[in-house]
Amino acid sequence: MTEVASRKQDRIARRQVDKFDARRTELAVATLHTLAELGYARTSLREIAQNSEFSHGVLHYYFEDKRDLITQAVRQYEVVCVTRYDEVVATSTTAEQLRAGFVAMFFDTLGQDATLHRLWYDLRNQSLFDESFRADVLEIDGHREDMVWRVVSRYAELLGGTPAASSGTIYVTLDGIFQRALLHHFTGNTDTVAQLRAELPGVIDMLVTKAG
Amino acid sequence: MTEVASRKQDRIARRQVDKFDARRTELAVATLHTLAELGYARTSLREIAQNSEFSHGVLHYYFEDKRDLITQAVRQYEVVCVTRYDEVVATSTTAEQLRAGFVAMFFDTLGQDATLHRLWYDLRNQSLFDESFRADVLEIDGHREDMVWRVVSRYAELLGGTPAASSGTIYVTLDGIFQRALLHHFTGNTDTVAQLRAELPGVIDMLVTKAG
DNA sequence: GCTATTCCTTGACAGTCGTCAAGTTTTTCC
DNA sequence: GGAAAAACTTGACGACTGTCAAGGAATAGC
Repeated sequence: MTEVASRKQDRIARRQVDKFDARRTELAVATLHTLAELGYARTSLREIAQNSEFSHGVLHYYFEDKRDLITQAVRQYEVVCVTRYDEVVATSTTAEQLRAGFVAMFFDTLGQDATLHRLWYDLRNQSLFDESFRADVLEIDGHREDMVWRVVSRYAELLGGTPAASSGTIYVTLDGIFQRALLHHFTGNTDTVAQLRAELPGVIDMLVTKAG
Repeated sequence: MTEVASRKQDRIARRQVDKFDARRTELAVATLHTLAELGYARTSLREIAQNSEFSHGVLHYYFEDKRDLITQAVRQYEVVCVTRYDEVVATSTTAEQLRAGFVAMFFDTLGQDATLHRLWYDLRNQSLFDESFRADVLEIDGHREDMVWRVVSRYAELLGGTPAASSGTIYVTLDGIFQRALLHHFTGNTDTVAQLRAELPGVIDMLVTKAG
């Protein structure tokens, strides 16, 4: 094979792979939205296909099996969700501004992406029963923890203090508040959500030790 | 009908009802253990029946449908799990003793009843997708919050201080730590669990304001 | 424009699910 | 002990599941 022919074939192969991967992520996104709507327990391949523009058979052309498909969907979730607060951190110049921006974003995404968030918790729990999800879940959970840590440590820095607990403790606290707010959000208990919002700044302050 | 005959019939009816309810709870307990083993998504009525001494048809004799059965199983969970720390609270005479007793019990039940706990989180999440679970979940969650509050408020009292956050915030913090410990417990990451255990006393102290 | 490859649809498979009716076994009552 | 009621088993139903093979439609390469 000539060098030119070889290069051409590589280019073709690469384009095909790109196309293949593009369709894979497209279907993974459709899967993600179906899962977010129905939950892991009730999501079937035919339902996923109906939320895409393809038929159900195509899923086995692009994915090995259901587990493979859902795993890819979970990884899609990560892409969307793990840099959410970085802009607030980057643009805030005062502690008060950062805290307010975080709280606003926190409850914004709670309402905006509620179904996606409940899916995350669903899958994280699923990993307690199904080992094959665990590695991905732990990785995403770690990234979420890092994301929260970037906010709180920066807040402490702006305040001239230090975080009052470990990264893990701070993460589970804020994540716990988010979970609870999500539950009451779906219940339609808007005043409870509002109360959690009002309390959040105080909780953040509890999590950092001010300079003195 | 004579008064005697009436009373007799009442007694019979009551005995029958008691027997009926006894079998119902017996089957609900079997359901609970099956759910704890397989998770909500993978639990079928036939599997539940196989974990009891009856055939699958009997479930429709005692329960209206699957939802009714699982609801009863969830209520069984509550009976088991919501007074766990009360003895520690009652018998502790010093803050240090209470805190140590709580931490010990916390990680005891984490290992002992791990499958039951993962089921609780599974069902709580399920209620984000299925409205019919939500009322029971909220009730149980409230009782768990109360249980934690009894511990922390008593701890603050023994310490001569006051809780540093609302009942809800304190609950989600400790519950979040529990969830995370559970995840790492099932992953077999024993050193992470040990680290969470080592940090827990400090977190509890963070949640109360000492007298000064 | 023809061929070969890729992409996608259709329909079927074996299995499982919740539900329920019919029938059998056990218990209750006189 | 025999009749009535309760408790339980069995087997079947329609619907749904993940998977996959066969074939049609679209595209790429010459």
